[in-house]
Formats: sequence, C-alpha cells, structure tokens
Amino acid sequence: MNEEVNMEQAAYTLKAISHSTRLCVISLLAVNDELNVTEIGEKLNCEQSLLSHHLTDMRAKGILNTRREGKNCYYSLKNKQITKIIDCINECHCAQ
Amino acid sequence: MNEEVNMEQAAYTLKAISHSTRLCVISLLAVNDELNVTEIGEKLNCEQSLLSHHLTDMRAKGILNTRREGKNCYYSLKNKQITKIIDCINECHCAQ
DNA sequence: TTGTCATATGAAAATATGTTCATATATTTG
DNA sequence: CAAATATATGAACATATTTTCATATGACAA
Repeated sequence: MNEEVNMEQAAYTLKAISHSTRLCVISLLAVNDELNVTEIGEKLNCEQSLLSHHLTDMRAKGILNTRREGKNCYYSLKNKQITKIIDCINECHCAQ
Repeated sequence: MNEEVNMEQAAYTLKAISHSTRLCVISLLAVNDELNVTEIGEKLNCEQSLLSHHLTDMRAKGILNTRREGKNCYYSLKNKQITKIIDCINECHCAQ
C-alpha cells in the first residue's frame, strides 16, 4: 500500500509538533513571522536549552526555518499551512 | 495564557493519532464508517493485541467510538473532522 | 583580549509510548 | 456444558521523547 508510506510521512510530521510547547511556537510564528530564541522563550516561559532542543528538532524535521543575524537566531515557519492543523484539531473537539 | 490550555488539549489529541497505524485506522474509518477489529486488522496487517491496544487508547482519548454487536466490536470515528488533519498534513509537505 | 550575550550541543536522567506475549472475558455454537 | 471466536487486558520489555544540566561556540562590545 502506498497509503502506508504517506501515513508514515504524516505521522513523522505530526510527531514533530504534538507537544504543547511546539504548538505554541507554531502559533506564535503564525502571527509573528520571525522571532528569535530569546523572544520565543520569554513569550512561552520556556527555559533556554529546552526550547533550543525543541526548535532544533523542529527545524531538522522540516517544520521551521532559521536565519542567523549576529548573535540572534530567527526562526520562522517553513510552511504556513502547518498552522491549519491547529485550527483543524481545535474544531474537532475530540477530547471533550 | 488560555492559549496554553488549548494547546495542551490539541497536543493531547495529536499525540493520540501521531502514529502510522493510527492514521491508517482513521483513514479506513473515513471511508468505511464502521469496521470491527478483525476487519481493521486484516486491512492493516496488524496483530490482534497490538491493534486492540491502539484502538482502546484512541477510544479512551476521544478519537473513536465503539459499538458491540455480539462477538464483534465495531469502531467508528467519533468526529469525522479528524480526517481533515491527514489531508492538512499531506498538503504541507513539511518533511520534504 | 576578555567578558558578556545568544544560542547550540551532548550526555544523563526522567518519562512516555509502542510492542509482545500470555491470559482473561464475553458471546455464540454444537 | 465445552469449544471456538472476537476482543481486551496486564505485565514485561524495547524504544522514543522530554527534560535537565553542564559546557561549548560564535558574535559583539568594552
């Protein structure tokens, strides 16, 4: 089944965002276009190293983009479409 | 932040489906409305007990519904909307 | 240079998730 | 009733993900 391959692809991406911190990052970047690590950390109240791990991994998995400017590193969404998933899941009310 | 709560909710549901077998189940049930465990197991080539664990968990997390009819247990999507997430993620091409 | 700031990295520990296997339960049939 | 079928369950194990902590790197400013 080719379906199988697609589903593995999809699961891979979903896993990369199925965490509340990561969803918050996505939602921030949906509104802010670009933010550096410190800005994100402040807004989310997330410890530097932990956040860096999340961001690095999301980047490795094709969710985020990175642009370095001097000391700062700016992250942005690689594909804004990803934002829809959050809306989608929230429209579901599955867990209620 | 109320956002935070929403995102935890969303992450909870996303985690419950971020696995290729689970996505396949959802995609099957999008087309078939209702299937029993054996039918799903055959279509997905998934071992009884493992599948049962997946289904039970997805049910516990509000993704699936269950209807018992004699020896058989029929599963269905609690909310068809969830199907959209798969389309959504496939439109993203994040991991490419 | 040295110090400071922003970020990354790696390893260890903590926690969660997926899988297997053996067995339980409920329903039907002979 | 006993046997067969469909599904669930629980414990043990394997594997993956998250978190923490200490430290590294690179850029800039004094």
